[in-house]
Amino acid sequence: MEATAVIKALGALAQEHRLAAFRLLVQAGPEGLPAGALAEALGVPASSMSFHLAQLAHAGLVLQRRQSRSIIYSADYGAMNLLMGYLTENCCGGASCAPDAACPPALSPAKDVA
Amino acid sequence: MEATAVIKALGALAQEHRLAAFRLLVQAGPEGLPAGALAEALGVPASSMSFHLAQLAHAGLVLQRRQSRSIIYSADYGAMNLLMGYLTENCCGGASCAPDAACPPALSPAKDVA
DNA sequence: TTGATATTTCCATAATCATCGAATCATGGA
DNA sequence: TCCATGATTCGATGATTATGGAAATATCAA
Repeated sequence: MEATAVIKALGALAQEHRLAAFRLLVQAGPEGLPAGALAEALGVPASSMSFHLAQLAHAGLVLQRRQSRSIIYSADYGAMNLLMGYLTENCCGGASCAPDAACPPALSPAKDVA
Repeated sequence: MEATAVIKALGALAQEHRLAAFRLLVQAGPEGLPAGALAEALGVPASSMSFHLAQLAHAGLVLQRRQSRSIIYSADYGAMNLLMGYLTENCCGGASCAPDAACPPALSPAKDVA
């Protein structure tokens, strides 16, 4: 995952309604939730919710599929995985920031990079 | 770590120069780097760099200390740890997003580190 | 075709963010 | 004290982002 994509993903999550929506989608699992349900759950007008979901989709964090009249959004776990990988590698000095810092040998402060 | 702090941290990292600066600071280790060195490394005017460093500091991601005429910035690994913990717990459906899901089962602690 | 439902697109507005030169502040040495 | 250095604050400007009502688009059912 390159820096540009990471910035887009971080920016997508750095907003109250979008972070909340994404959390709901993660909880909902692969089944996902329709846009309307998210809008209602968050108390946000439909047009605003649509705007935010578009941001998340454009950042590649969510997937969308139509099911009858609804459009179902679901979290893209793979993308989140890549994001976490980037952060762990580039923003955590190797592996020390993972919630379970007990597993990898922890390479101490990195020393070479771009 | 609560949602508001997470949003602030994500927003702080969601910008080209700030993400680059934070990466450099992570690489630099606890010693950190002076503001001027970061500005030069990134090819950004001092006043702009100062603006971005203030954002990172306000988000709690970096620490600053004065050393003679220089102000040394360093990554706050604890804060990054908390952020990663939040994302793992709330945005990864449990622990499946960790880059190395192969090691331990990931207990999901990371509740008080700072 | 008509009507109801689910969402998105369009648009205007308000708010926040990024940029960078100039001015200012803090520190240390002569 | 005076000057040079390293950094921040100020202020103006342009760009991006968030908001939400109204209109448009899709889908389905009668």
